[in-house]
Amino acid sequence: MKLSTRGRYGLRAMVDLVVNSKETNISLKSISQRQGISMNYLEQIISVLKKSGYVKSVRGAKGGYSLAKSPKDISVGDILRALEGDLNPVDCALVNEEKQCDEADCCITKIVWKKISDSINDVVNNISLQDLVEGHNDL
Amino acid sequence: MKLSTRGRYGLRAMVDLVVNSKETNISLKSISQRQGISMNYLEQIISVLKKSGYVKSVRGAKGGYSLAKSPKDISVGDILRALEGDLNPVDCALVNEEKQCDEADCCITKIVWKKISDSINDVVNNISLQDLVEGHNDL
DNA sequence: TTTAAATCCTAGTATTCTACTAGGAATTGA
DNA sequence: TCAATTCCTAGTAGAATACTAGGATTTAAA
Repeated sequence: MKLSTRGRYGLRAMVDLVVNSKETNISLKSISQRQGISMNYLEQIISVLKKSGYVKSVRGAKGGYSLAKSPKDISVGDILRALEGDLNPVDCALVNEEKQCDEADCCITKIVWKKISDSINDVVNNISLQDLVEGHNDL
Repeated sequence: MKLSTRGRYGLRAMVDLVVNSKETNISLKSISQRQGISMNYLEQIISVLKKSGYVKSVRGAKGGYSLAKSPKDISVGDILRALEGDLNPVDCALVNEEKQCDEADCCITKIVWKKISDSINDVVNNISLQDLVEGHNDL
């Protein structure tokens, strides 16, 4: 029940982009140095965030990355779901459906998985990158 | 961000013990057949639950397992934590402390991990085995 | 006393997943 | 032209998962 480094690194990279948003193009090299994350690995992660529409890039010399939206319009949930997949604790196709499923795995215990999933998503959907960077402790 | 089969199978086995609690000793064989889980694997899982004090056993012929406590005194959280370890989304020793940590991983993003952890634990601590079996949909 | 049914215990293992590394191709400002 | 940068894909060591296997011990019942 752990997040992988993808989600953790990805969120840190996004925070880094917010914090350094006075620069226009922020190079992967600088992010990787500040965050202590391998450049090649971070590249794969940020590439997913780009495809998901949270980051934009400029190629070539003096190129780099920047946020594709305002930090208040990107939630932690957006980032984690892009990198980790859905945040459900089990893979039950019907976890969000009313109807019963045949899988022994679901049904009796399904309500538990759904409540966990809902609570996680509720938390991460209600924290924006802006909230994080401004450091509201009363989030 | 998935639970392993240990947590899922373990919870199902515990529910099975509640549902079949009219029997005195419930054999692993019968649980494994009802739940469709390999007996040898289930044995390893139930052994952890026994060591954690949620299940008791009787050896020998006519032996088997039963709950060590009332189903209303065992929460889903007890079971999942016994089998999955803490339910924190990251391994940050200081995630529950007030003070700052040096790890780049924590600190700015720490509040996210703590809120996820708290919300998961809040959900699973407030569902007992009895609640599950009685099927309250308004848990 | 024997036997069968059951828990107890530990070692091994195939497969999958994670967390990278590596390196070349394409783009672009200077 | 060239250096800096993003883009793209393949490979891979190590760890974790999800088991399988099988023997030792205990006990009720024949």
